[in-house]
Amino acid sequence: MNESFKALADPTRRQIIRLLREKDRTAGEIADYFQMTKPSISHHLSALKHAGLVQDERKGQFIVYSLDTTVLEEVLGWFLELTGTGKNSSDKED
Amino acid sequence: MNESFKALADPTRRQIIRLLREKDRTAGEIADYFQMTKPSISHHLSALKHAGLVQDERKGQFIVYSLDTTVLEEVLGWFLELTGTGKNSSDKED
DNA sequence: TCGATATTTAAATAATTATCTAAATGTATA
DNA sequence: TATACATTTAGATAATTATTTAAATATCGA
Repeated sequence: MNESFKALADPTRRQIIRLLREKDRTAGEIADYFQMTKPSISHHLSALKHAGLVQDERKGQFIVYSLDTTVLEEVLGWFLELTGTGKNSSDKED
Repeated sequence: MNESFKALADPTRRQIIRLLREKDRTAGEIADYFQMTKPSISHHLSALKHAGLVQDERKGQFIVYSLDTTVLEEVLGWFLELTGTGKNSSDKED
């Protein structure tokens, strides 16, 4: 889960997540939303993927990225537990 | 909110939050849970305070830290919005 | 007021992360 | 198969962050 928290600590990466929440997009489409170079965005996508927050799939020439909400929901659980909103507050790791 | 995400990206700081969730503690008590030097913990506490996640209050010789769940709930809202669990999904900043 | 205790601040260094340009890889198509 | 397009990987550098030791600040109690 540490990787997820670290991945979420960057505003560019959080924006990418929000973009992918709307719909799947190619690396190039994602890069167009930012003023950064494509390699930099590629690096951010790699961090998100490594954290398990997104998935990628090659489609011909393109690579399509999509959101994986599984880990996101784990992180959500961390907060719910903490804020007392959650059902169960038993101790977990991290 | 960026400061909050950055503050939460460190495992030591997340552990401090969990410790403060149980009860208020002095800087020294908190430091005792870690193998780091006190100045390092003081630095982490400063980051958490700067992010609005904790509050501190001097009590005589000691400084007592406590959790401020307000910002934590804002971050929680970010996740709820994203995972679709939340009531309203209108666009917000960040 | 002096000495002990609690904590932070300062200054230095090490480690990590972000970003860029240039080069490499993979795919499509003329 | 040569060329163009989409994307990543490599290598370099700059910026940020974490950590330490040493010094400073604040409070307590004799």
